[in-house]
Amino acid sequence: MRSEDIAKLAGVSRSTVSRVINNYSNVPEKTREKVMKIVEEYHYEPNTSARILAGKSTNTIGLFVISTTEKHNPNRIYQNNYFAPFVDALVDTANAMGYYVLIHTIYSEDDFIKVKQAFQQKRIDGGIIVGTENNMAMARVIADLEVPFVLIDYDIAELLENRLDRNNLAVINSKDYEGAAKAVEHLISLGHRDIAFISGRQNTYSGKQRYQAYMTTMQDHGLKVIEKHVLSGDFLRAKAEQEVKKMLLCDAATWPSAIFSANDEMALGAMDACKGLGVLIPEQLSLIGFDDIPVAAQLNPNLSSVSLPIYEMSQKAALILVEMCEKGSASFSTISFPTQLMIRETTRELNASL
Amino acid sequence: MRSEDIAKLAGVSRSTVSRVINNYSNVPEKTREKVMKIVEEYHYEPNTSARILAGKSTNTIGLFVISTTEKHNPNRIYQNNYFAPFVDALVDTANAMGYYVLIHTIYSEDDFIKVKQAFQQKRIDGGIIVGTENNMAMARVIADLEVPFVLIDYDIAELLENRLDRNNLAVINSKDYEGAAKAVEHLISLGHRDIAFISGRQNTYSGKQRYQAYMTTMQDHGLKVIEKHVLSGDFLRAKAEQEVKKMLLCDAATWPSAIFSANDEMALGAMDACKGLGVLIPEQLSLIGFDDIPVAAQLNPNLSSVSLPIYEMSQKAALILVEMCEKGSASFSTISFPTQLMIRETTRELNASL
DNA sequence: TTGAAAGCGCTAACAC
DNA sequence: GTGTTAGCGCTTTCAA
Repeated sequence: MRSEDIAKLAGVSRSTVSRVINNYSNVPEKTREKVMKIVEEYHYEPNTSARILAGKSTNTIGLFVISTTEKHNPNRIYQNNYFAPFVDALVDTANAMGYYVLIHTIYSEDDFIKVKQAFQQKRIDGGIIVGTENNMAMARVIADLEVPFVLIDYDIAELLENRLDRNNLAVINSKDYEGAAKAVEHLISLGHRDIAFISGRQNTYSGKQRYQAYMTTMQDHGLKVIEKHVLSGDFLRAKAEQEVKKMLLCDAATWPSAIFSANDEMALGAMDACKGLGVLIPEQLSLIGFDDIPVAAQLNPNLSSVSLPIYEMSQKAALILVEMCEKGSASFSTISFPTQLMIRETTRELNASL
Repeated sequence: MRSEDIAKLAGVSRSTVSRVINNYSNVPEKTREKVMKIVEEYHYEPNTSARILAGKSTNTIGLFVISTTEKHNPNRIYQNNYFAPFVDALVDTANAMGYYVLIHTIYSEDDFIKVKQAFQQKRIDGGIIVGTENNMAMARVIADLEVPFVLIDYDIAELLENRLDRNNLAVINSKDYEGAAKAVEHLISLGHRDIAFISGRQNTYSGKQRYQAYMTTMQDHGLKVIEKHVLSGDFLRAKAEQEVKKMLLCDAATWPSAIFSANDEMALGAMDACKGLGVLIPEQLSLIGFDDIPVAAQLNPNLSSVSLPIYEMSQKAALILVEMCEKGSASFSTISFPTQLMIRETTRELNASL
């Protein structure tokens, strides 16, 4: 069924059918009804390719999940607790606005060409980049495309430095610095002074922010950061377990009284290490993570953490993107979502009576 | 940059460019190189819409997530432990074969038209349905489309009954019956005779299979199913907690010695109920779930469960679908993946000395 | 208010 | 081997 068939059946021309389909104002109600009746009767659906070729938009947005380090990880990005709710809200919000979502995973710099291709092939109107790297080279490629794009978890300052505050670009972040500072301050308020830190990957924006927040907050409160208590992690469980174990194998007198882990995954690793060595949480060691993954509230003891409004962030990403696609609102914008401290059972007052 | 521009620069015609792009055999190596040089130099990408309009396939598959009951659930499908790894493997596998994935959520029967539209609008070559309902009406609509489609977790017998074993259709299941039987038999082998069951939604294939497996296995072993010990659940945590609590509020002498829960989510609810009433697992009550969600192995005590090869199922779905799209291999096929019993800490021998 | 006709960029049958 | 040309189905100027 083509528009021409509909036209014939309705006794009008293809142009009129097109006008009706596209809700043009200059077609009388009577003609519109006549055409719509046939359209509905035959369940006519215009051919998307033909429409796009004739200059219409695709009504499709691309979601590109950058995951250059995780291809061979057991801890795949789709299974991680950031991506699942993210895609949920994104697809939902986009669908509700009449948009389709094209999803693609990027595992290497070479794969990155897929983003460009999706545009050049006219498959999508705009795109969203969510991933773990704060990669300025990629951002530049995106910016040079000069199409609507939303960047998630990118360093705004660095973007500005590189003059990438281009139109059609939006950045959506969470306030990781603030969240991490709250976590450290929570520990300090409980009387902890020797607080260890398990860092995340430093090539990510959130990894850096959480690290800096830890360092600065400690300093601001006049607390000494003990070099051996700053453990180098990679956001994954296994390495964190090793590092914590190594630290706890030293003389117990040198142990920190609390650990702030840059994410929950690594906090689980810390718990593994403690369990293995018979160290009690929170009796001997307080522990707080970041991300507030669903497991956090289900563990025994429940893990204290900092939660991120991922769902809202993703929803906002879809909204902003569609707006940019439709209105061509050509301004650079950024938005940073607040975090929330979730105090549970793994953090307690230093030397609390048992 | 259009094919015509490339043609001019390379000193050939548009047809030749097209032949090179589409890897036709009847173009000499020399010409091919000449054209490719220009193509690469200018990063030329053919316009997808034009190609599709001219009769090429879209190289895109649709993933439709049916979720008619879960729109307002806190336990959204994208966050559930079935969907996340499913989309992971699917996108990965499809991308690796050069396919894009268009994703759409269907929240109601009305939304279902989106599946049809995606095809009629020529957005996708084939589709995959994953969801929670074993809905024959939907299956019929799909079958009538006569395009490549993969159905996940559908009742093959019912499909056959309805003569929906059409070409271009494939069904991918897990052996839920077998898995559930293994779970019940495991409890029986531990000496349990009064085994309670928390059922899942009966409008799902897996819900039904797990229920039937429980009933039949009990019967096969000459064990009596006590009506009050067959709890009616909905696959969600809250209701399961209520039901288990209600059961445990009766005289302790009437308690079952073990519970088989149709999924882990509800097993968590059962654990909540026990915790609330001070009932010890596994000392007083053995418990086994289904799905082997990641949390299962992280709880204290670790939850025994039955694991499903979701990743492999999804991978297979992508492979079969692409094969159907490309080869037009027009046969009805089904494949059922085996399950695996994961014995952990929540199941123990009846009256084991403590 | 409506229709005719010229594209949009590509593929493929046909002719050379 | 390679070029010419006629579509694919739609939108949108332009004219009437």
